[in-house]
Amino acid sequence: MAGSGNRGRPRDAEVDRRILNAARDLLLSKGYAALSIDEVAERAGSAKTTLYRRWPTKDHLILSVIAQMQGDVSIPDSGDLRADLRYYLKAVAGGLDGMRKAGRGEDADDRSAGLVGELAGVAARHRDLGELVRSVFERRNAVAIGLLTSTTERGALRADVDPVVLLDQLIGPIYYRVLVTGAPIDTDYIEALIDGALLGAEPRV
Amino acid sequence: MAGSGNRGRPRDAEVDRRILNAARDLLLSKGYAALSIDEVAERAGSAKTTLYRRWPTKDHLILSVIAQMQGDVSIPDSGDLRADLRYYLKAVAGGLDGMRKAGRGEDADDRSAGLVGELAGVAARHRDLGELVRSVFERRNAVAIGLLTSTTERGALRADVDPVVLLDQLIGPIYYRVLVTGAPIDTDYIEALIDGALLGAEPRV
DNA sequence: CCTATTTCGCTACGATAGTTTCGTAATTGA
DNA sequence: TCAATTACGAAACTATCGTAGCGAAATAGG
Repeated sequence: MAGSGNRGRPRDAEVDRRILNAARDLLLSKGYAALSIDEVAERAGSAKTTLYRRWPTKDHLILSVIAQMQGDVSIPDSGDLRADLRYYLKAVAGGLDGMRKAGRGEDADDRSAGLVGELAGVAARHRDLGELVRSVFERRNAVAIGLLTSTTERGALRADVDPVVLLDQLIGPIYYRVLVTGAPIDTDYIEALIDGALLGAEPRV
Repeated sequence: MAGSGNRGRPRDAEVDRRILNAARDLLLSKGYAALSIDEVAERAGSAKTTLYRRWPTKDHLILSVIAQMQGDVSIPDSGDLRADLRYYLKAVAGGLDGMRKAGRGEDADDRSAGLVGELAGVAARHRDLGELVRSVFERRNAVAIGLLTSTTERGALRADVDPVVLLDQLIGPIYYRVLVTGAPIDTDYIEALIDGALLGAEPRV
């Protein structure tokens, strides 16, 4: 009703793109703390004002970038649960590892939590951003949980095993290593995780 | 050799105590981001310089406080693995939950990662602090791994199960919930974690 | 074509907070 | 007592987030 909401000069979508790209580049090369809004604006060739018209705070901008980086991980449903999980966990680990390596120039293989850790900090500071982070990861995991549930219904997993807990025991250790211990996450580790989680979950023959 | 290291005006140990106490109080009531060095100094009745002579940066001070808060978790070795694990996991979860509730005034039961998340951020920003955080948690877990190893040697756990992976699947989900999903961690959950991890790890009868 | 409306870039500003400089006080060894 | 050395406190410095005020540009509607 009333006022047409679309009057005046429209926003330039190209500007959004430039800002997000600039922020992403700086985020990957310097990390969160060392990234300044001024620098982002300069690199994007726009004014800080333009930036603040879109995102209310630095944290919001950064989270926007990260959400874009994380994207969606599709998960196959081939019937081979182990293979599907292997694929999914590798995708998750790969995404986190990319963020772990970012944020500190060339020393890529250190054990720093890098961006992931800073993201945890961001989420801890703003309630709304924490919600957003959670929604991203929950949406992602929902697919995996669906897979586990249907596998259970097929009888390939014991009915008394909670799919949520099962997935936690697959995903949790990956985040734990990235965020806390810094231990490496390789193919063998993922295999061991799957074994450990499924051995007790599969019906005894 | 040479210069006696103890010349000049000695540091006032009382000042250290006052600073740490002030920082702890503020940290618990306002969280990391909202805590300012000025405020810490004022509350401690000292100058900021005095503070910076002891800790090179705000992050270092904060981590010092947190390390002091975390303390050590002793783990019993009663022979009943499940009971011992239950005790240990509850202690870990309790410690994290205390930190999760801290740092945001009265709204204690939200799903924010609170201090734990900020701790992850701190560890991500400074290489040396990351090392320190890791050493704290590794020292802690070493006892638990020892327990699992001796249990394996006793034959109560299958020999082909890696104690490190097993512990990751017990501890990881707890950190994951605190830091990422914000899901609650109650007694039932801990029980489910233990079941999920041990069911496949115990020898088939 | 004209006006209202909104965005854009620019410059400057206020505010907050981490970090450093500098002069002074306390302490030890000779 | 004197010199060297270290700790201390006050104030200054600096960086950065976020805002405000401007004129110009772009668009929709009449």
